[in-house]
Amino acid sequence: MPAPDQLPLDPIAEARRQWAAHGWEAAADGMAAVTSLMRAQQIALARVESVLRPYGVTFARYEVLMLLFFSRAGSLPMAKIGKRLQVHATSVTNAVDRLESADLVRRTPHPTDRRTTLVELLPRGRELAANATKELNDQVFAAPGLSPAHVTSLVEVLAQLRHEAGDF
Amino acid sequence: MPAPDQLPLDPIAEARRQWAAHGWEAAADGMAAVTSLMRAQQIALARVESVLRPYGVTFARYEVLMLLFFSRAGSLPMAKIGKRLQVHATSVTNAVDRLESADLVRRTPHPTDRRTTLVELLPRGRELAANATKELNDQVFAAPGLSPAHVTSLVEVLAQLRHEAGDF
DNA sequence: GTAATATACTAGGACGTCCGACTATCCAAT
DNA sequence: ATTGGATAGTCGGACGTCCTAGTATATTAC
Repeated sequence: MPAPDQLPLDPIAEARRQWAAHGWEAAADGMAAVTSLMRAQQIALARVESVLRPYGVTFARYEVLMLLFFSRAGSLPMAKIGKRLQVHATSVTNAVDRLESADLVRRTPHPTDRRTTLVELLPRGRELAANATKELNDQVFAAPGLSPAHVTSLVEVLAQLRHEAGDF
Repeated sequence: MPAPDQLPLDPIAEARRQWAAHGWEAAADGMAAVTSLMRAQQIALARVESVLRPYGVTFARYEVLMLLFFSRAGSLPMAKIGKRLQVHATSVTNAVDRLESADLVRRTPHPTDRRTTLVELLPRGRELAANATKELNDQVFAAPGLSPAHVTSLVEVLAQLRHEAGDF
């Protein structure tokens, strides 16, 4: 008669315990925070991507679409997209390449600055953005697996972290 | 006389505003939470990796080393590493390949189960783990850019999220 | 006006993650 | 005992991220 499967302990709480046991109490909470961030991001990303998969886009590309969706002119320079999304320029090149292949956006020359490439949202991209957002809102964002108070607290704490890091 | 550079707004607060403006209030906070998680993870990872870079390991490989460091026997099966770190088996294969190339660990056959490969921490790996941890503790974990109360609150909220997701 | 610097974008490569497919081995049910 | 299903590990591929380097164009300084 085998014992019932032992419930796995929280691996992060376990690591925190090890940190303390080795005399690293001063760093244990910080370690737990960083490790939790890594894991929580993986979980959230997986949820989002599973909703987006049928639309043929990833979260990175979806973010580009939404930025264009919200823009007055329906187009933005590559560089501005990178700054807003806070990713490297080459990541924008990558995302726009794939969006362009899927006929969701297209590249246009900037009228006055020939260094700049504008990314323009095409009708199919706009439609996809609207539909995917509806589904993301329903299935993920409106029910993120946390109480509303915890969601707010999370956003505030992370805003402070981002601010400390010079994000804004 | 040009105006001083406009301080960039928090891009996530800006997105949240757009969400509300489009009638998606019910999802705005969840969207902000998910997006904040993505960005905060990037920030934390970059900090950690910049400390680890001189040691020639990444955070993923460092996590494997620490798991072995804490283990009684100094060795663990590949599968157990994957479960504890909550990553795909192929990610473990990848990390162990590189750690093995650097002579920090080595693969050993399991004495009784021939399916299983044990990963054994070598002296160089143990030393690296100890040194890197000292530096990570000082430079990142003990000063994560948040007040102690916020760190604790962050860990608790993310623990709930992870628990909801079935992590433990 | 010309030279130095800054900005915009792309190419190629490294890395970690996941997934699907595949082999080897163990275990359990018949 | 054999067969069917679970488990362990690896391989190849897709994707996003970053970094370095390189080209083209603007802007600034002299």
